[in-house]
Amino acid sequence: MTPQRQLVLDAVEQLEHATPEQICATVQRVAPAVNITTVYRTLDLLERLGVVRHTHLGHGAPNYSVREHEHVHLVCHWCGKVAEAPVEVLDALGRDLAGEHGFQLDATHVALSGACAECAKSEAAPAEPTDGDD
Amino acid sequence: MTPQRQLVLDAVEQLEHATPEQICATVQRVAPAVNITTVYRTLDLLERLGVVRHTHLGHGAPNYSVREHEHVHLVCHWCGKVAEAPVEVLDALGRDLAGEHGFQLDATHVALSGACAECAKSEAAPAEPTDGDD
DNA sequence: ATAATTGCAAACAATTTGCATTCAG
DNA sequence: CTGAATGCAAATTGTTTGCAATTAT
Repeated sequence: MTPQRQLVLDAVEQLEHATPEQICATVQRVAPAVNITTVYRTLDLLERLGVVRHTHLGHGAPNYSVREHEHVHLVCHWCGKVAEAPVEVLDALGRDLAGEHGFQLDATHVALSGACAECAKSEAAPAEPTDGDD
Repeated sequence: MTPQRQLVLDAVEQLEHATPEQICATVQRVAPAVNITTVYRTLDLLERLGVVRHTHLGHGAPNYSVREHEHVHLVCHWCGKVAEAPVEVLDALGRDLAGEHGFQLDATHVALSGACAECAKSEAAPAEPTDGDD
């Protein structure tokens, strides 16, 4: 466990959820020399070791967090906000898919997409289309 | 509706599921001059018109299909295979999320990730790691 | 000294943008 | 003639690779 690896892990823990770029920025605040390549390589390593996981929030960069920090992500495609729900909300679905399709669901790897409470209300006129794409 | 737009739409319909690159390749087979930029712009337009939709299969390029072609995608992160399930498998979940979180689920925009029947069996030794990443 | 790790530059893939050209009304 | 649509090259973003310099064992 090299110093830069420790820094990457620290950043992941501290940020809770972050893209490789954000993690890199955080690491570089204390150790400016650390290259983003190293961040990618380290994240890859930590993931294979099972200490971090990544989730696809639908588009762009993936989102890394420590392994224990496990939940389902609900991303709003109007405002881009990301909510979290306990993994148990997918338990029933997981059972269904296992039974009917033999598919072993990994509840946390991809986010669910839709409209959050606020945006669902104002369908036509989203309050603040900060990240309305995707 | 210009000729190239029609070609793009034809390709989407014909391919059922395809990335912008694949769509472009198909279009270019009949009209080699068509630029990938136009494909992107057209897909964007067709999507805003509600005639096509795109789905994120977890990584890489999104997957376009005609709007009516609606189902839930199950991608295996061992072999990369993509299975389909009827949207109804998410009905109960949709109701739950609407009730507990006010979240309006869009069942088709993101794929569910996990292990397909074959790979689930041979966990440790996936048959053919054609696309084992992600 | 021997292998693993790092930094850096360059390669890549996917996508977007600027702009001059072409096309249709 | 005027605005929309297209093609092309270049810029962007996210990520990976080759390789030489560095570090740990």
